[in-house]
Amino acid sequence: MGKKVTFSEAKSCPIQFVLALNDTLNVITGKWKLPIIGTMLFNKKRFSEIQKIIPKITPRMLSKELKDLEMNGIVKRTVFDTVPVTVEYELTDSAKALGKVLDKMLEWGLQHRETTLSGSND
Amino acid sequence: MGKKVTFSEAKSCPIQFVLALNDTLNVITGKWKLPIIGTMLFNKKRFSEIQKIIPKITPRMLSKELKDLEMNGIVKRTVFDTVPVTVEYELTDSAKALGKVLDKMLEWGLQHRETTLSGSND
DNA sequence: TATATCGATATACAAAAGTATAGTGCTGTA
DNA sequence: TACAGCACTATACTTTTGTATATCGATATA
Repeated sequence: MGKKVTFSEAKSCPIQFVLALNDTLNVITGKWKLPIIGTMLFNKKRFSEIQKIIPKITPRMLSKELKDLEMNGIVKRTVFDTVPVTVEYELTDSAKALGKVLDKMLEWGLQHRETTLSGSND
Repeated sequence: MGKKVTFSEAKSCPIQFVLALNDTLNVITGKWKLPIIGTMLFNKKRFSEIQKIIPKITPRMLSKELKDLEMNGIVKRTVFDTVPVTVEYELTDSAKALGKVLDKMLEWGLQHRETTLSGSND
């Protein structure tokens, strides 16, 4: 855990940096990942709760994305031995730290809209 | 231009924030956008130069992505009236400011690898 | 008995993103 | 004349991503 590296330095020692950048992209790209993460920002959620919050997502996609996010260390899945089973999803600490990234993305996006996109509405 | 907003606040006033986040995602997602931006980080480049730096990209994709990036205010395209025509691509100021976002993404990615992915190599 | 809830899975399909390969019009050089 | 370089475009295709719709097995409720 150590020295802070910047994007510009990436050119000199790319492989692990490329992988790290890629990891970050993987957990925020796609139509549903951010919406799903958003539902869990302040509380753990159950499958059906997420479905209620994001009505347009199909169970297939929600299931797939949750598995994906779990495999990537973004959500923790806890199964309770009730009948029928109860399953809770919550963000990992690492996922919560994503806020810093999203803040920067938001900041850039707003700046970009102010400066260069002013006029176009897409 | 003004007050700084955080991701957490987005819940209270979402629409424009969602759009801004989306803009940011749009300019960094896809297989080739970051590699292409990378080629122009320190100098303007011509079509064929980018092709040499990223040999695996097809002219179709490079053309498409450059158009896309131009439309989104990330690259500036300058045509010189030579024969045959010379075309130069360079990053806009806004694009250069993306470095801050990428730095955060890199930082998170490295942290995430250190803490939660240690063990898995994908 | 019929229907609803829970957390999903199965199958088939459509749309978006990316690849492969060839060709364009122009000119300068061998 | 033949070929190479420049900045692309055209057509057809494959892969990845997302959608639509139906269903599972267990239980609780009407």
